[in-house]
Amino acid sequence: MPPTPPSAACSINATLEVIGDRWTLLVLRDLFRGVRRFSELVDDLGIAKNLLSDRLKRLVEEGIVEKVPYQDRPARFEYRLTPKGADLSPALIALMRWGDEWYADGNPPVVLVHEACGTPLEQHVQCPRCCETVSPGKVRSQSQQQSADRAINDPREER
Amino acid sequence: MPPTPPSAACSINATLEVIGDRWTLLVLRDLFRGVRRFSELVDDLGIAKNLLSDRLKRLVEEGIVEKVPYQDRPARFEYRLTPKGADLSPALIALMRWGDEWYADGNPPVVLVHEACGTPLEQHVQCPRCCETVSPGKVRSQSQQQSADRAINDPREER
DNA sequence: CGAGCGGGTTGCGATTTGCAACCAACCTCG
DNA sequence: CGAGGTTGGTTGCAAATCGCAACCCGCTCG
Repeated sequence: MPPTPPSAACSINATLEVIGDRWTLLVLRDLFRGVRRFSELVDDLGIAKNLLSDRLKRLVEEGIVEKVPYQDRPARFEYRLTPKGADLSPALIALMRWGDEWYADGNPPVVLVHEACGTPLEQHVQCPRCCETVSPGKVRSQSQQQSADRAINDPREER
Repeated sequence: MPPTPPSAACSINATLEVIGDRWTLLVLRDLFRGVRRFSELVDDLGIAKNLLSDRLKRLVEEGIVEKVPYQDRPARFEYRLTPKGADLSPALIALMRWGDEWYADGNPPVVLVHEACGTPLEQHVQCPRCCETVSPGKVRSQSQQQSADRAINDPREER
């Protein structure tokens, strides 16, 4: 751990402390997709078993994933997202959409659709008061402790 | 690089390939907050200068960040998000909200508000056809290549 | 009984970090 | 003019982390 990084008072930092590495995020993605067993994860991700073991252990400790037995004799387990883990879906969806937008040439490899009607989904930031979608340029970050308010996207360079 | 990880055909993978490490995400967070200069980033993040140098170089190569001179004599630069970089904001917002939800005891350290009215923002997944917010359990992931469709949150264990 | 499978742990060399030291332009002050 | 400061890096090296292969354990199947 760094010896107290200055801007640690941010939830992004707290979040990345927990899930902020390559493999952890990919493990979570696979758990979302329904891949649940140790060996399935190893096969699908190509991750080394010791690393997967570490990551899962950490995720279980953090309450993001739970290890549930699906048979005994021999005792076998699968890993499932807890509500806390499932609550990461917006973040994963956002990362995926960004990749679709900028790295999928042509059609994205996987799209998320509304189960009821099959329509590809969108993700928006909304103001519950104004009931409208807010573009990134209209978002401000507001510190609760110190008052270091700044527009999240400084519009000086907007064309 | 792993020798072709099996489930690479996913935009999350592509995304993480580019920005999927602890420091890169934190650098981006700071750029969103308006921290733009090399030394500011070093001070704020507590990152080693060589690492910051590498990360910025990679981000510039990827077209996520651009290095713009803000004075010459002495030539000084600042790093700004390109549209591609700014498009990552939903992902960062989602990560931040998760941290707020699960790791901020009491009040979150930083909240995002609508510039026009100061109301804290929310983020939703929406179906453009049904015009309604879609909960994670109602989202399906649909592969474009192979047909390995599965509900993103398998509801078998839902209580 | 021995092979095989799921689910790991252990060991070890290779890579990546983090830190400190150094460097090079340029500016400012005495 | 020269000493020292600031910005924006690069270099070197010890320490942590990763990836791979090997091994282990409980259990089942032939």
